[in-house]
Parts: sequence; C-alpha cells; structure tokens
Amino acid sequence: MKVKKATPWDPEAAPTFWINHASRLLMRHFEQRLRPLDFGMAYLPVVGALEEHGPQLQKQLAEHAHVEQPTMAALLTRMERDGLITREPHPGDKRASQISISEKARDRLPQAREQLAEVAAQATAGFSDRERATLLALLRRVVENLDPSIED
Amino acid sequence: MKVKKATPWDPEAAPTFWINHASRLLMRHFEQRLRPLDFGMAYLPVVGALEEHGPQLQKQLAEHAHVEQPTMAALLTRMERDGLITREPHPGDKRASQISISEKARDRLPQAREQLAEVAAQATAGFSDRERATLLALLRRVVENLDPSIED
DNA sequence: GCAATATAGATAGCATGCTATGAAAGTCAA
DNA sequence: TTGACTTTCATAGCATGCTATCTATATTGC
Repeated sequence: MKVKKATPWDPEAAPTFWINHASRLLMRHFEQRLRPLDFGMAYLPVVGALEEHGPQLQKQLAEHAHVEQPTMAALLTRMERDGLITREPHPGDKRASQISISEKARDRLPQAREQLAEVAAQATAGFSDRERATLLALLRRVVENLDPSIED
Repeated sequence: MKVKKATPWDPEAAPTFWINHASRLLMRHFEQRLRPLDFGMAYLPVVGALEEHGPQLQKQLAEHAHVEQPTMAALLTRMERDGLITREPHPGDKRASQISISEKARDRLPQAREQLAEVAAQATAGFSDRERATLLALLRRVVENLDPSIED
C-alpha cells in the first residue's frame, strides 16, 4: 500500500532551484558592491573584453558575454549612460558601431574585479581548492548540457 | 622578469559566472516548456506551497520562495492574471490577503513538474548520482555562504 | 485610551534577461 | 545592376528580480 504523501515532490531537491537561488544571491552581493563604482555585474565581461581585445562590435560582445543581441544593446545603453563605453560609427560598415572602453572604465576595472573576487571568495568560503574545482567542472557540464551552441 | 600577460584575469575562472550562465539557460528552457501551460518558472514554488499547505499570505509565500515581498506581489499579480491563484480579503486582518490555488493550477501542476524534471534531467545528463548529489551539496553551501538569513 | 511601533501590501523605478519583429546596409548571384 | 539574401542593430513587450518608500492596519507599552 502507498504512503499518502511522504513529501509531495520537493522542487528543492533539484539542483535547478539551487542554481537559480545562488545566482540571485550573487547578483545582489555584486550589485551592492559595484554600485559605488557605477558598475553592474553584467558590465564586467564587456569591459573585460574591450580592455583585452580593443574596440568591438555589439555582436561580438554579445557572443563573448553569452547574451542575446537585444540584451547587449540595452546593456550598452546603460554603460554609455554611466560613461563606461562610447559608441562610434564603424568606418566601413554603416550598420555597425564600434564600442570602445572609456578611461573611467579602464580605471575602475581593477576595483570592480577586486569586488568580484571578494564575492567569489565569500561564495566558496570554506571550500577546499578541490571542491572549488569540482563545482566549476560540474557547472561547466551543466552549461554544456543546456547550451544550444556547442562552442564554449 | 614578468610575463607580459599570461591571461589578464579571467572572469570565467570564477564559479560565479558559471552559476549565472547556468541559471539563465535553465530559465530559457523552462519558460519555453511551461508557456503552453500558462506557467512560469517562478510560479512553481508558489503553487507547490499552496497545494501542500493550503491558502497562505503573500508574506509566507515570499519567504517560502526566497524572494522579496514586492517580487512576490508582482508574481502573484501575473499568476492571478493567468488564472492560477485567487486573492481574497483575509478574515481577521484587513491588511492581508489570502492567496489560494485555483483548479486550473492544481490540474496543471503535475505537468509543470514533469517539465521541470525533464529540464533538470537534461541539465545533469551524463552525471552519476554521486555527481548530482555533489553539485547539490556544493550549491547549498554557496547559498549558505551568501544568504543573509541563516535559516535554510 | 492612545501614541509609538511593527507588520502586510502596494507602488515606483530600475537591472537583467528573453522573444519577436522591423529597418538599414552589405553581399552575391544572375 | 538589381533583386534576394544576410547581417547588424533598434524597438517593443514581457518575466524576474531588487531597493526604496508609502499606506493602512495591527499591536504594544504606558
């Protein structure tokens, strides 16, 4: 005979909700620390890419950050408003814009990264190096399992 | 002497970005599968709590789902629009509302859970039971490290 | 009883993200 | 060259989530 309901299906048993919860907590911590710098969490991959590879197209930045094009467009609008990037007409392709990093962004990038590192450290406080590596590896596999694009 | 730049600080090395990326991918898969049911990913913990514990206050639902009160207010508005819950004046406290699950929601909950399970399975495809458990345990620890409320 | 405080929701404003769609400009084949 | 296709971006509309702040109603301590 069946037990009536031991626990009528626990959504908390799936890693999906924990991934989501962790993501939201990370966002909150980040945004709080980055606000004084006029940075947002989403800005970091963009500023990083621009610093490392020089001016780029919106398309390239979207691919780098793994977000859709309209998401990147809105993100760049906010970053422009915050004085972290500039958009100039692309020479040779009137459809496109060249996105460049500003001095302000270049100056503040190290501090933003410092905040990132601190939050990351807090998130994995009490983890051994091995556990950190394991978490990263498992998450990579989750992403591979879900990402429509095979590239990584 | 220093190497010029081995890799000028890689944000992808931190689990934080992978958690975020995985979370977004999960959302996309979910929303796509739940849309035909008039469900959203965020609805599930709410409908689940209402089914299991009966009518509740907004406050209780927010705590259960680990979201802030205004987030739950907006969520309930959408759920009400989609015919999944009803809000009635609370007898005995004129400030509060009683949130109740609708028949439609009760009917569709199993199907929504089925979709959830399938996405979860896809996310951890190729994982051993042990790896699944490890991922869950590490994520729990991340959440504990970041959650201001000690409870869990 | 009543003023001070606490609690339940509502609202405004914003950040991130998505899909769907349109417009402009480049490319290429006939 | 020119019509069809591709590519790059913009816009609209929406879901989730947050903080800050306001209102209305309870509760509590004198």
